[in-house]
Amino acid sequence: MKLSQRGEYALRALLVMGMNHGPGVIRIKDIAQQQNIPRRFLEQILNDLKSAGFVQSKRGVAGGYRLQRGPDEISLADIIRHLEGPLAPVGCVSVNYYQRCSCPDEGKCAIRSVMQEVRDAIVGVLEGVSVAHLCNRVRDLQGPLENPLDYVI
Amino acid sequence: MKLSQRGEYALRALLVMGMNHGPGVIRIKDIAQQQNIPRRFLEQILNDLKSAGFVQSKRGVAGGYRLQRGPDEISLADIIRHLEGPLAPVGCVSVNYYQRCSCPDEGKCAIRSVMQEVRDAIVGVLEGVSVAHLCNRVRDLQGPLENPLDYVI
DNA sequence: CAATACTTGACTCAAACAGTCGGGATTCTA
DNA sequence: TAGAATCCCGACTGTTTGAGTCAAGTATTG
Repeated sequence: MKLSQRGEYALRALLVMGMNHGPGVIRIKDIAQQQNIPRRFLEQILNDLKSAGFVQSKRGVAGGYRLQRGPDEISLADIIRHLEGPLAPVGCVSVNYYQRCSCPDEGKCAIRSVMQEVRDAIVGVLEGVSVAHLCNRVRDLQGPLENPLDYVI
Repeated sequence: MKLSQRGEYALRALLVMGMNHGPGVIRIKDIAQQQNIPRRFLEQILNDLKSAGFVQSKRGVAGGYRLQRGPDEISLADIIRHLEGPLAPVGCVSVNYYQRCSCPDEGKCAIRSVMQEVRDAIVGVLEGVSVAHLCNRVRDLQGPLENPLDYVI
């Protein structure tokens, strides 16, 4: 699994929304400025996250984005799977994006068996971390601040 | 970490050499045929593995390749690092290919701390598996065969 | 209505991937 | 010592992916 720039931006944006989770929305512009993400590019990304059901949007003057589900209901595994495709290093051990490889018998392929372990290791970490967990880590790492927007992500 | 076609071919080739490890060499052509790898492409790959010190070659009529070190001295982590670059999902948690990212304080970055765990999980598996281990897995998975060349990889 | 924000689709530019190819250098064997 | 087998090396090509950019459109609010 390799996290692209796009993927990193997405995580950062979701984390900002997680830290400010509530009934209100946050503008793209603010996220972009705070996180130093090209605005146009971020638009594209959030749009994608929207059609995938991770966030919802409100148009018009007081518009913006917010998480669709609660921060504790979104795992990093889900997010990254959507953004980057398979978490597994090779298609033939991917559960969600399985692709048969050329070896004659997958059950007897030693390379595959190692890659299986790698996949399980990656998934093990990423399934266990939600956006809410991430937010907690931010707070743990940075101590409590007055303004939630001051959290560095 | 994502394994490219090139990387998979390399692992398969090394595994063939591991299974047939001894004083003699194996021809590119044989590996290519047995493993269904485009010969010219494999040449390129083995050349690369040679200059990286994983294999050695012999030219001329009875020429070919063999592992330079013992199969137990080559870990998958080393091989993949050479072929694919960082094992870590992001540069800022890579030990061997570290690259600073744009966040203001790495020590306080929650995303980074998760990616750190992912990296450790991946490296943990891959550092622990050598070519020799892979060979043992092949034998375990397939039972003992008469002709070592019959092992499916 | 005007200003503000999100929406959509197309577009560019560079790098990475997966090979392919031609010819050169060595080594063995007859 | 010629010739066949084998590795060696650099250049080339076509496709895909990544990272943005841009223009014009639609909805919302004051």
